Amino acid sequence: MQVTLPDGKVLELQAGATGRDAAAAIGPGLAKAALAVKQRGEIRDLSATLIPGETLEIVTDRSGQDALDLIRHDAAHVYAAAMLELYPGVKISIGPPVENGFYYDVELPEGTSLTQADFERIEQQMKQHIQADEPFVREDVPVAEARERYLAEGQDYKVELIDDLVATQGIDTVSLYTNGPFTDLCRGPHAPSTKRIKAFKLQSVAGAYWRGDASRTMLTRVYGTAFFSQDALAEHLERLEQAKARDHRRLGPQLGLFTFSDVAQGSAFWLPRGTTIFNELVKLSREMGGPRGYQEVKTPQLYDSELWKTSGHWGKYRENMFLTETEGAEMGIKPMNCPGHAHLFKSQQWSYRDLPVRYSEPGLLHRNELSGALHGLLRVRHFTQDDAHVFCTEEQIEDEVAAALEFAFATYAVFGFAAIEAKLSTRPENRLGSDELWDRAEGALAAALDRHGIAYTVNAGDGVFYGPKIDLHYADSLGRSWQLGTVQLDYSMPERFALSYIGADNAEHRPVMIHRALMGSYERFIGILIEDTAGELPLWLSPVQAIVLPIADRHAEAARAVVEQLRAAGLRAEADERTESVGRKIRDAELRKVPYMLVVGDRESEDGTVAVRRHRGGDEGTEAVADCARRLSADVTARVR
RNA sequence: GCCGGAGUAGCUCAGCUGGUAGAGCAACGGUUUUGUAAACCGUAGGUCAGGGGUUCGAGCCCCCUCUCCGGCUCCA
Repeated sequence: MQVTLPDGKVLELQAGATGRDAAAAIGPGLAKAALAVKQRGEIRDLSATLIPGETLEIVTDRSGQDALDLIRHDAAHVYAAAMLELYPGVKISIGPPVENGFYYDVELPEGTSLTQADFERIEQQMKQHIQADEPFVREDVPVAEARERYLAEGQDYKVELIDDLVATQGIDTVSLYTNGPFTDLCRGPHAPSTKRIKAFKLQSVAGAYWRGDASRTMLTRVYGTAFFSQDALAEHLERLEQAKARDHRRLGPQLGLFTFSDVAQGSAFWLPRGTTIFNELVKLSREMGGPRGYQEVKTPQLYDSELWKTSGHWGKYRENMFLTETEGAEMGIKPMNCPGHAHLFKSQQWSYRDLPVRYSEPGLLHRNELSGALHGLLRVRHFTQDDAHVFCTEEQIEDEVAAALEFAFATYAVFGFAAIEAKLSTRPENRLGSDELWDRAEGALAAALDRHGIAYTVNAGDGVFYGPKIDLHYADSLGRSWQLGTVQLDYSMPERFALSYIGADNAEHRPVMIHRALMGSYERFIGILIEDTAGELPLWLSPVQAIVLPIADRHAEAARAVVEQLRAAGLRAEADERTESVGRKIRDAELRKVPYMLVVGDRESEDGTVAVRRHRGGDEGTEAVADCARRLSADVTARVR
């Protein structure tokens, strides 16, 4: 048979040759390094028979994510083997590789639990299996045989998996992989043997529902990771430490931006400095929205349940709402702005000439999130969306969706967020409206994306109950992905509120609603900004843009004069008049991540200058106060990053 | 909400097999008048998350509640 190598060379092999044969034919070095093969985009075992006529890629430890997935999957199996030895009676379920490692879910024997303290013992056990260099041996067996085997072993989850495979895929054989004493039901592929795992670590333990279903057993999940070298592992752990140091829940209070309290679970208390950032973002949204035809409105927080029944939230979203009552009337605090905006739209008569109408509102929302889901500013019960609703005709949908996307990308550009990924989320199970409406809505969003050449992936079933949506995600400076904005198309709400406009034909027509939030929520956006920048915000967002540092007490007055000038130029400036050394004042300003430190001593106070120092920089020399004020002010206006 | 872990001074953390609560930083007072990442000395600061229990005695052991952390589920 023949296979084509990535460099175009054609390799001649015996019929029925395996990946191992191919690697050996190419060279002894590669034979030793080979982990698996890749054909037709699929990774397969080295021992698998090659597909003739296809291109062949030998996967080695240099093959990036493919290779890491392999040994992480291997490590998961080794973990399961160790668990079976250390915890007799443990029931194993599944253990796949994931983005940065692997996990394995097991049901521990009655009365046992697992903590991080147990990791060392398990890791030792795993090491023995790795040292022993146990091969991964694949075996394809009839379903009945595999089922019987796991039934006999009391491995109920494996039995369920097999039954499920039969029911959904109608298969009659399954593959088993054996490493050392352990045989797992597994699709594979695996590396040839356990010793290919050069470095691994168990990281955390958590609960996870069997098959992600909250009504089923809670299993014990252990997350771990594996690499091809101790250095790579150390580097990965180092990155995690860095992420920890950037944690907005730590930096926020440290920088005096916000705090949390038990008395308002899931709600931030914004300190003056944090509020400054918040307000700057609102200002940006207004500045950009005005020219794009957005008009700001204000709608109530609390509505009679009648409104929620009309909007459908009463049926589909009530468990997420905070409810109250007054004088016998049931009331709900708004979790979304859309019903209020729809109601507002309805308060007057519209001509087709008026559309699109674009209502924006930095709307304060409350959602009753599960306590366990709360997470700093990223998941709160009380937040503010940079929300807007566009009411338009069906013909205007594509343009309006495209305009919303343009607005979104323009907004992200201000922060230098370039790596944006779009996801189209389609109809969920829990939804309003007919399938025909959903077809139209999903089609319109896809058309807008296509027309503007925006690449996207489909997130099936992830839409909102009233319509499909486009979510925009950003991968930050550490490669972590965050959801920012969302653009959602909605035929249902206009229907339910019986919204209308008079068309050119003098007849009543139903408008369409586009929901959109670009930063998402100001709370979450600030959380993301802090993590992305490690708290080193750009000048225009910094709560204190410049701090003036008098060298000795006798320079305090000159420092105050500098502050006055900076403030007159519209800058947020303050003076550090404490009786402390300059070194100390600089250190404190550095820790506060103030972008500019302006030192004033004898020389500067005499000739009206300041000695400029930038955050994390050194002495940049002196500059006339007026020049400095003008320069910084220009940078702020231009929102220089 | 569910599983697991944690909660000690404003912050970061010590506190042995149960025997009178500790450090550094911050705060406050004083001295120092400082030239680019921490001057020096001193003072004060705690219902050990809250409640119940075991014990002669509980920060430590047991139970309940709350909050936080890591996940699951969910999501802006």
